[in-house]
Amino acid sequence: MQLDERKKKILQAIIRNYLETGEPVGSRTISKYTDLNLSSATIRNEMADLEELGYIVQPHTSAGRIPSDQGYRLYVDTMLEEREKEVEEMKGMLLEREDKMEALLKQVVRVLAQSTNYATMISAPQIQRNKIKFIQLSRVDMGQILAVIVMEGNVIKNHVLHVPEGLDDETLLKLNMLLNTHLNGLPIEQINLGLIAALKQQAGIHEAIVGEVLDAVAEVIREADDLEIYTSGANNIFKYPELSDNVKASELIGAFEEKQALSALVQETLADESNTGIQVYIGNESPIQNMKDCSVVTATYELDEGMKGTIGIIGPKRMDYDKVIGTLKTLMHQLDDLYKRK
Amino acid sequence: MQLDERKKKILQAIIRNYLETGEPVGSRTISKYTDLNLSSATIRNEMADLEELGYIVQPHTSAGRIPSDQGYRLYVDTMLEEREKEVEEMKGMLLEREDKMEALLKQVVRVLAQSTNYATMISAPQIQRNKIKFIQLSRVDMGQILAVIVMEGNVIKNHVLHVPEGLDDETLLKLNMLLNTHLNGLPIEQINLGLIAALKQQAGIHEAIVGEVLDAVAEVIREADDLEIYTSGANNIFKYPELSDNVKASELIGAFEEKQALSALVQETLADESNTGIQVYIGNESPIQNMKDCSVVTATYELDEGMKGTIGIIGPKRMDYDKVIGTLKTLMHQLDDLYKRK
DNA sequence: GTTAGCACTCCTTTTGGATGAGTGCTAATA
DNA sequence: TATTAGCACTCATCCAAAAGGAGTGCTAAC
Repeated sequence: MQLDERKKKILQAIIRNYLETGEPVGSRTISKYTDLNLSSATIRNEMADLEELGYIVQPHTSAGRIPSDQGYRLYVDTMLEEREKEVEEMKGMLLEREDKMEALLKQVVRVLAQSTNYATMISAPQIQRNKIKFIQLSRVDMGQILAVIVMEGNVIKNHVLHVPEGLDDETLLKLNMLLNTHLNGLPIEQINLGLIAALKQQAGIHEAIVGEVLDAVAEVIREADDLEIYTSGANNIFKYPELSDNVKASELIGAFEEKQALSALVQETLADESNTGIQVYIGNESPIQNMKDCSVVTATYELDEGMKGTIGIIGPKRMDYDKVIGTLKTLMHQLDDLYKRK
Repeated sequence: MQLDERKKKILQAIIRNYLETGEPVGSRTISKYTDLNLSSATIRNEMADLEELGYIVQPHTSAGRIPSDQGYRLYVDTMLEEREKEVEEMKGMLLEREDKMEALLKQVVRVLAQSTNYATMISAPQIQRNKIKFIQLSRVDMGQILAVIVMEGNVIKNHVLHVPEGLDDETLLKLNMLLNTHLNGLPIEQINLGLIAALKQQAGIHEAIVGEVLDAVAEVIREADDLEIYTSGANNIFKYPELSDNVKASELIGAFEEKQALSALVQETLADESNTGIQVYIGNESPIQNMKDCSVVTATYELDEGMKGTIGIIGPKRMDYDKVIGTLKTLMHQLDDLYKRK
């Protein structure tokens, strides 16, 4: 037995209906609300087939059917026609371009949550920071100097050093020269023990300062790993009864608050270099165990300079995939525009 | 009628018992588990009085009694003996001093949530930033220069300026001189239109750069207003049935995610310059409407340099006030120690 | 191949009684 | 006068049984 056109249509009708109501859908409903002109009995036969094929399941005997993960998958993969509906209000809200990246991301994720009624997340773009552009030491006051480290991609790190013994301007200048002549433009892999030792030796009694600056550099690299994630609309899950029993809600909220858990999602999404940049994880497909009762739709966005980040929408399996994917696509375009205009 | 010693004891017993069980407590329970040696009938009479006085309420006829907000209030105000139990595990976890403020705060709030089983929040200390310490412009590459602004309290702001036409070293030096001679040590209130105009005039064709730098200064001030807040353990509320019905949970989670809502709490706490630095808001006393079914315990912490922030613990009204307040006190001491050692 | 009809399943809701915790009141007691 | 025992009463909770209803599978007829 295989999936003919009529079965597909029926499956699609079942899923559509279930997306709306969240209730198991029975044969009579399908018979009435499709243009197939088939009796409920025929639908029942077909539904039995669809169940055997694994696309739908019965929560219990004498209940209607609901889509299985496999059913959703087929729906998402093959039945989704393009949808380019403009998301006008979002356009409006994003229009005034925020200057700061953080504020922009927070705004995006909040608008997205509001307009979809699902929980949303966004990861800050991961920025290349493999080379040191330059380092500058400046006096803040007696006993304190400020080290500014600029990495590739204009990632900037400030670090205040305490110099109990004080430091005259000439020495400061010399240290600046020393650091910059050796480190400017240097990929961080090339900062090895030998180089560090050499620098420290040349710094003489101020080797501690050199050490601290290098530590700060190391920290920039470390920070690149644990990426910033913003979330919004976590409490939207309460709008879907199938997600809001105590146990599930607690797990989901926990995952959202402990943002580190979400990074698995980001990794997974960035790793997969597929087609449209939009991926759909249904139920157990999700990289995050706590979301096994949800569906997760992710998209990769890319600002200029090769900065990539991930947007995620988390909702019930009966998510309105059509709308979510449409919204994400529109959003991608707008982010593009926003940054092109910079 | 007034609150005599025996009534107080009975009230205390009722509250203690309710804190443990979360169930309404009846006269027989009190009669059995106190050393008053009174029959349940007598207790009933007393309870009727206590109810009339407003310290306890009956969820419905023929149910036991639970403390009213007023009852909790009395309990917290007068019955709480000091408790200095060491919170050993917290000490251990905080011991390795984190260098970065943000990481420290996140760790504190997480440990607190874990050890209390309530939801917790912490606000980053508000730092004095009224004077400019110094400003430095450095070349990043052709067409880009970096402005570093250091404010009082070592608050540092980086800002990258795009200079399409390029800029030679000499001009850069001159601009640096110009900015620093006029702005170093200047309280921001004194940066007025006249000064700005004068600076711009002296900068000549580079007045745009001066303008941008001043904008960046303005932004530092603005940032001081919307304070950073970290939260943890929001999903702990699911441990208390009286808070975890859909509506309440959703509201609470929302407040926690939309951290801006929590700032009301911070303002309120910092404003009140009372005794111990620890405040307890019960039910409707809370500054945040969404928390009207909770109790909120806040504490003000103060690191050196007059940096103040707020810690908050949000739980059910039947919170273990004793333990929470003890824990907060211990934590205050530890934060103190941690920063003294710096 | 499609459909009408029917028996059957099983979830959900309703109902009503039993249970029990707890109260308020009254009368007896110390 | 304060305390207590006793009793009628209330009301949430539990349980089982019944009713209702949505939906199915199967069979026989078209």
